[in-house]
Amino acid sequence: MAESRVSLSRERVLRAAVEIADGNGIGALTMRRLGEQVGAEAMSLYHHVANKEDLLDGVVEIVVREINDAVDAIDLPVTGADWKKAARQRILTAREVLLRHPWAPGVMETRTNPNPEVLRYHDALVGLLHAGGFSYDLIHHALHALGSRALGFTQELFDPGDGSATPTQAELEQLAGHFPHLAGMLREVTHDAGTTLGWCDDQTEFEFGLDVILDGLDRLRTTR
Amino acid sequence: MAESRVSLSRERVLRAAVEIADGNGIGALTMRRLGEQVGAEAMSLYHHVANKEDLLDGVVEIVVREINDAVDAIDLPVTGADWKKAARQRILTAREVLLRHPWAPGVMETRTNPNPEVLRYHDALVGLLHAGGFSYDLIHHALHALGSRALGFTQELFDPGDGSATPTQAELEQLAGHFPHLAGMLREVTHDAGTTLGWCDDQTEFEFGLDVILDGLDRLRTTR
DNA sequence: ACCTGAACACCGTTCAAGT
DNA sequence: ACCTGAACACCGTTCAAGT
Repeated sequence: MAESRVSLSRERVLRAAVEIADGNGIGALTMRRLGEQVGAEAMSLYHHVANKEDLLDGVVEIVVREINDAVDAIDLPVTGADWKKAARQRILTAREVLLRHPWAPGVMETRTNPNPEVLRYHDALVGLLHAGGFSYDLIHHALHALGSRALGFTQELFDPGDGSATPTQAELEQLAGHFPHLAGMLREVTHDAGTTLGWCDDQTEFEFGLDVILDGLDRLRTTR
Repeated sequence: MAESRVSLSRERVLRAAVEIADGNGIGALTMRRLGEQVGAEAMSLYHHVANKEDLLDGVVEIVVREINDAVDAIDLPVTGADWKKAARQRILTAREVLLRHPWAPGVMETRTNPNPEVLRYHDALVGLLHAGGFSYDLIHHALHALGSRALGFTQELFDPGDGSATPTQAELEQLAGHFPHLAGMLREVTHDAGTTLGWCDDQTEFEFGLDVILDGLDRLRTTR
């Protein structure tokens, strides 16, 4: 749906790009398709965006601004031990926003330029950890340890079944021939989970990994 | 350098693709350029590879096979508490291999098909953890908590300076206006590190994050 | 069975020309 | 200043034709 009345602007171009990615996936985000979306020729976009790389930088900026807005709204004063609850809440809120833009993590990982909204997000997180009693040195390590988890996502490269899809007995036996340990794990874990719900819930696993790291950091906080 | 004597095979095509990516970056890996590398037309490649996606799957397979070979060579019997040392060694060995193929992590994250070599890697890791006293249920969570770290890499999306590049005083002051906490952290961390060496070493940070997770898992191992 | 040349349908991007 | 149409240099991929 082209909105041709309003004149173009960087902001309007970027928002249209996010709409396309949300609706049709990141693969649908081409300069020609984006021109169509804003009711202009593809070439007109270059007056508001340097090139496609710049477009993708801007698109990430829009999404992380949405995260920052959501996270700012829930903020509480932090002192001492409650740092963990506050950090956890921020990160899970970031994750909620990203679930509305499932293509965004993939794009974020291709960016190399520092993004002001990403900096803003981490700046607040550093402030929170410092108020919570962390040394700057430990905070620096903590940011690396969290990595993309700080912003609410992890890129899974090992997807043993789709979570919802419980493997059949036949599939398990075929797997067991080549990968006995994996098959053993799957047999037990899928059995415990029952068959109605998926045996592998992304949200649960994200929170598990996050808590392992946050607990570990909390322990280091009090010992160094 | 085209080697036109030997006839084409999937293996030879994939190895040539890895060579191109190693030498000129993943951006240089096009079907036409790959054809050139093996001394054939681009279209001949389609007899050995279904399409570019399949090519990339195969390229990842080659790299992870290299990891598996390196990891198999160093393996030790594992019982009880020494699981951590063994897992750590495997993962850091995987990382060493990936440092020779810096483009590989980015490609791995775009793959959606299960890769037999990735399965083999995780199968051995599951076996190691199980021998170390982990329940299959905890192992399943552990794999998710580790994510790509299990294979020796993390995708950093927050690169506050290049590690080697210590920010200047002027840069710090400009940053402080918008991001006071980040600037405070940088000021202290870069000062402590001195100016000769980089203040932010990828290997050190990788090991820090890895140890936080492994230590956390070890604690859970003994309590559930 | 394996390889090829020409062609097709897409990209991002340039450039000179319009208003 | 902003926008456009035509064109360029690339992609991955198809297809009919060669051996």
